[in-house]
Amino acid sequence: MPARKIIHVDLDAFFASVEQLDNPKLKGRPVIVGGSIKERGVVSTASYEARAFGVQSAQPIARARKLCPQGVFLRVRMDRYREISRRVLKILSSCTPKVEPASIDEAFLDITGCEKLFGKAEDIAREIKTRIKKEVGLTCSLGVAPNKFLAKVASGMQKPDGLVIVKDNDKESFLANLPVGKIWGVGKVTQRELQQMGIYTIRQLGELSFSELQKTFGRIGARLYNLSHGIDRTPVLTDRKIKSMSSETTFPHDISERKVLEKTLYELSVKVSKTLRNKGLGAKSIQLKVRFSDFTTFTRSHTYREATNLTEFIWQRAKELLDKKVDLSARKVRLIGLAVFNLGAQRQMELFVPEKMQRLEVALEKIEKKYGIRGIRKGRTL
DNA sequence: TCTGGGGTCCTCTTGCGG
DNA sequence: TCTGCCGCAAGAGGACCC
Repeated sequence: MPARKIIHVDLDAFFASVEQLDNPKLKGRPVIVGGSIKERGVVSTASYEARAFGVQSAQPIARARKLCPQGVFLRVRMDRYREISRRVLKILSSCTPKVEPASIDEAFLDITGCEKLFGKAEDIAREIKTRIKKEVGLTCSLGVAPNKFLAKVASGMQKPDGLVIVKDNDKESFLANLPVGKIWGVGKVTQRELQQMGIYTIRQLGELSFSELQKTFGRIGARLYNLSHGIDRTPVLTDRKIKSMSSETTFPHDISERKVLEKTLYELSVKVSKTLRNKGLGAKSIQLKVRFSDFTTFTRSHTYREATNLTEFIWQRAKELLDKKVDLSARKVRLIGLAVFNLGAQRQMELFVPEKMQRLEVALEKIEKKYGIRGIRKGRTL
């Protein structure tokens, strides 16, 4: 079988770059996108100018502020980023039908067989970079390789505005000196375990036998073995289905009042149910997440026979979990979250639910759209 | 340093029915 | 009727990613 040709496209410092695009005065300045300074938040994305000061993703905003007091701190505008992301995907889809969006700022393209039509893989990659720059105004970094894993690693090698090509014959030498943390699925915990075994680089990992890795890491071991040798057969998936949806919020201060928790849970129910309805989906399972002041986090979930996307039902189910399964007496709550899963297509009207109730939800949504989120509110959110 | 939000996937435990 | 075994599904938690 001939080697595949996969491209990984990664938009550089995406959120911060969009802010600089929308406000040219921010170009060349350290831009930090994330939570509010007053609240407890972390950095989502820092522009390269901010990174020069040591600001990084996932860093507490307060720390970023200390490192870079002259930085421009902005809140996340997810709707705008999604809009730009869609425009980029449109460009990518014109190169090949096999496009897999991996996240809001990343995608894989399978261009195997496209070379006769559009030229060499390298030329296709250059064309993508040029078009994204010209038509959207953003730079991106690309990796071209025989599989997704290598393409992903390659795109991260020369950021920003980079292009790295890995040939099938060079894959092991390309990976050899990289830290094991570069391997998909090797995070802090696995990295620590590997380091305890004296393994720091992918070359060292590749020297272990398949059975040795499988014995130590179970199923992950097989993956570690393959990836450390540059082997990855996962296909580029064009029709990935949404499996869960969630919304969560961290309070500015830890709270103990049940009323506040219930109000927030209701707001989360509104948000999640609206997303479900927009996608024409319903959920059978619901999961409540609570993080206490000492950072211990736990989840409680339940699966029902009937799927729903009605706010009232999701709220009732979530509240039932809060009432029956969470002990709020001992500790204050830092975060509350709501997730739905076991998703499936939902009928326009649900069976066994009073039509009046369903019409009310639709009417409320219309009023909200027309007069804004505060146009009309249910008593319990006041 | 003091830790967001939205996801996926995997593993382990537990409860239930045959 | 009780017990043990097995397989399955649900639930909970954790690791990881961007």
